[in-house]
Amino acid sequence: MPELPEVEVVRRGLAEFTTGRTIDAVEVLHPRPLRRHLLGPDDFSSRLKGQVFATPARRGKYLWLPLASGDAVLTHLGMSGQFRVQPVGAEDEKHLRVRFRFADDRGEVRFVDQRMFGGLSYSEGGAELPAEIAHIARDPFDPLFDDDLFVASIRRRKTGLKRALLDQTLVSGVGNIYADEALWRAKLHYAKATETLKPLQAREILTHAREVMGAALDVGGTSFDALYVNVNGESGYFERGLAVYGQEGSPCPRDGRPIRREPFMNRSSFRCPKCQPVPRHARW
DNA sequence: AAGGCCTCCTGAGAGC
DNA sequence: TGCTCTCAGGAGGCCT
Repeated sequence: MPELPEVEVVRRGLAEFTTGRTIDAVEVLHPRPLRRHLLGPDDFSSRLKGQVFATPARRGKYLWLPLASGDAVLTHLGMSGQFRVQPVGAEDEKHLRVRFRFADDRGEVRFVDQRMFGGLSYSEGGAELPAEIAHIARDPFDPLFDDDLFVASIRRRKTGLKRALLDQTLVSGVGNIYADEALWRAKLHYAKATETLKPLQAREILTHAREVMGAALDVGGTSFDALYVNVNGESGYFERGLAVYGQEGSPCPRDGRPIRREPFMNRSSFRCPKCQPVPRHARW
């Protein structure tokens, strides 16, 4: 499940294989991942033919491949999206959706996506920052991320803490896994009412999010199954570093109490019942 | 207007 | 054995 660290690993991998290369042809094998490109797959392919890739960029979980023309290919991995680098002629992956062929003989780049929550689109003038993601907040690793603004914004919200952390217009890059891990490190419950956060608590959440995502980035991202792999097909291996996510019944690393899994927003939240107790003021 | 719920997708695994 | 059900969840869209 790609969140910021996994997407950054993919960005770095793609940088090595796409930067400076000239696109020869783009083959769209399934229309679904092109749904955000309203002019359709054929238009997507024809616009890209002959263009040259610059260095890939990222904001939160969004990734884009700038082109020398000033436009860009905007992508999101969704739940199961992958970029793979393969020799020309290698067998197609079962869920291969888009293939980029190049003018040189250094192999092709493939977008593979089982569940197709992810996708690609052509962003006119999007090399610097695609207009389509102008609403996405900077992520905590962005040098221009404003900690004070985040603290003020989250304390103005009237919602639960984890809902706020997952809101990509407030802070981007955090998903279900790292939200749970950051909350555990901060010893806070996911339903704590955001308006009751002390400024220091809001600031500490940021620190914990940076630390846990930074640790995951150091080891190449988190993965639980074959759905996430970097561009070479290698899985991340941060799962052993997770304190609560997916750890139902296992002892809390701090106090040994069994980790609980609870339904939250049609998915799951994991917490320690002792060090992350239900707060007095909660918003579920 | 902000907050929150629904939907899109496929396949693995559980249960009967 | 084979069917059905549940779960995984990012984020746009839409309703209140």
